[in-house]
Amino acid sequence: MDNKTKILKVALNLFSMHGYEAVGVQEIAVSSGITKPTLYHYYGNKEGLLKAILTEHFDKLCDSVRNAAYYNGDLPFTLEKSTLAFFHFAKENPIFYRLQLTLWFAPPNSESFMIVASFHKELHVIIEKMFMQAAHNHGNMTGRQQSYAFTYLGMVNSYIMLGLNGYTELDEQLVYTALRQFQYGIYS
Amino acid sequence: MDNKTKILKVALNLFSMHGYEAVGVQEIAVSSGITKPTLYHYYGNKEGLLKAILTEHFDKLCDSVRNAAYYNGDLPFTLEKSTLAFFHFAKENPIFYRLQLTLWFAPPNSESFMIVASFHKELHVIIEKMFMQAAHNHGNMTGRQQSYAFTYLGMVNSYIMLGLNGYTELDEQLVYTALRQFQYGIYS
DNA sequence: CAATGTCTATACCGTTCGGTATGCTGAGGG
DNA sequence: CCCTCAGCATACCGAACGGTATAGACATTG
Repeated sequence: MDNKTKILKVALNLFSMHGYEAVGVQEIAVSSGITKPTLYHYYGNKEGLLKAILTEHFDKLCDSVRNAAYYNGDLPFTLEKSTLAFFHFAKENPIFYRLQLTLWFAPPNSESFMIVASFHKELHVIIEKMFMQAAHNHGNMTGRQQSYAFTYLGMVNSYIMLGLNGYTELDEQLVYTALRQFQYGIYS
Repeated sequence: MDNKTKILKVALNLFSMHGYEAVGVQEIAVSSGITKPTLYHYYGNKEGLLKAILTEHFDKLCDSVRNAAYYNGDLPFTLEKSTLAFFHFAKENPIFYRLQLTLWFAPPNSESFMIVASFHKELHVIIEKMFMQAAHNHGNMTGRQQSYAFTYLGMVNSYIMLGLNGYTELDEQLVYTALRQFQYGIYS
């Protein structure tokens, strides 16, 4: 593995375990078996390193969810697909997803939160659009896309956290359970 | 206000906004209008300062939830009371609750997470005990207290986050909505 | 009045932080 | 064969980090 990707991989692990602010550039360099100038050669600064990690993984996650969340007139089916997309991605990239979750709840004025904000925004918009299109068929949902997107993402992330901590399995069974709960809240 | 409580208040605000690791002791001292030795005189070190903040607020939260979550044979009623206790506390202490949420999702090996772990454990046990006692009346719940405690707390915290960000009102109406959702998932 | 103990400021400690100036190395192209 | 340029290390920067030694101010107590 070349140094560039090695750095990325080591940084992801350290950020995920200890948090972005708590990990020093020096520590990343030593753990990667390189020196600081090498790191700065590839990524410019610490912020650039985090951005590179986020870009790499969020691109995949967003593509996957965007595909799954394309509304075809059947809301339960669309939700099922997108939830499955989330679960699948989280299972494939548990370390990154853990980092992503900590950043989701990071303090609003922290450096890391401000870096990740645009990525989260993109994800949020995808889900919001889905609910907005679905509102055509479900009149009582109109104007509540933002709330629905928030509660949906909150629920999905809660379950993923549960799964990452080993308290449940992120399988299709769980998708049904979660969605039955969520949709009960929507329709009623 | 004396210096001791002034420091506590300022530190809570800064930690909540920027995160524990990102705030320096110096910054807290200057913002409090005192100097570092004063801070170290009262709290020993930075960790002691966070512990003092957590102890003060968690004592109130745990007492309140412990009272509300005392199971009297009626699970929906008990859940309603304890959820209301959470919402009420979060509304009274929004800044602290924001800090508490970021620590809840903090990286598992971060300093701040390890400090807050015992406090979270206490809260978790309270909820777990409630489900354990309720399991006597609901046979199908036996052995799942831990999962229920996790999903319940996850749901409550998701809604509180929503409330803190201004997307909903943490009132009794929301308690009903949230619990209808949650219990639908439990009983079925 | 003397003594004590709490509270607080000046000034400083060693370490680590994010970031960089400089120059060596080695492969590819003219 | 030399030049170039990406890749990378040595050595260093000022600033900020968490933490402390020392001592003055002040009220309380004997």
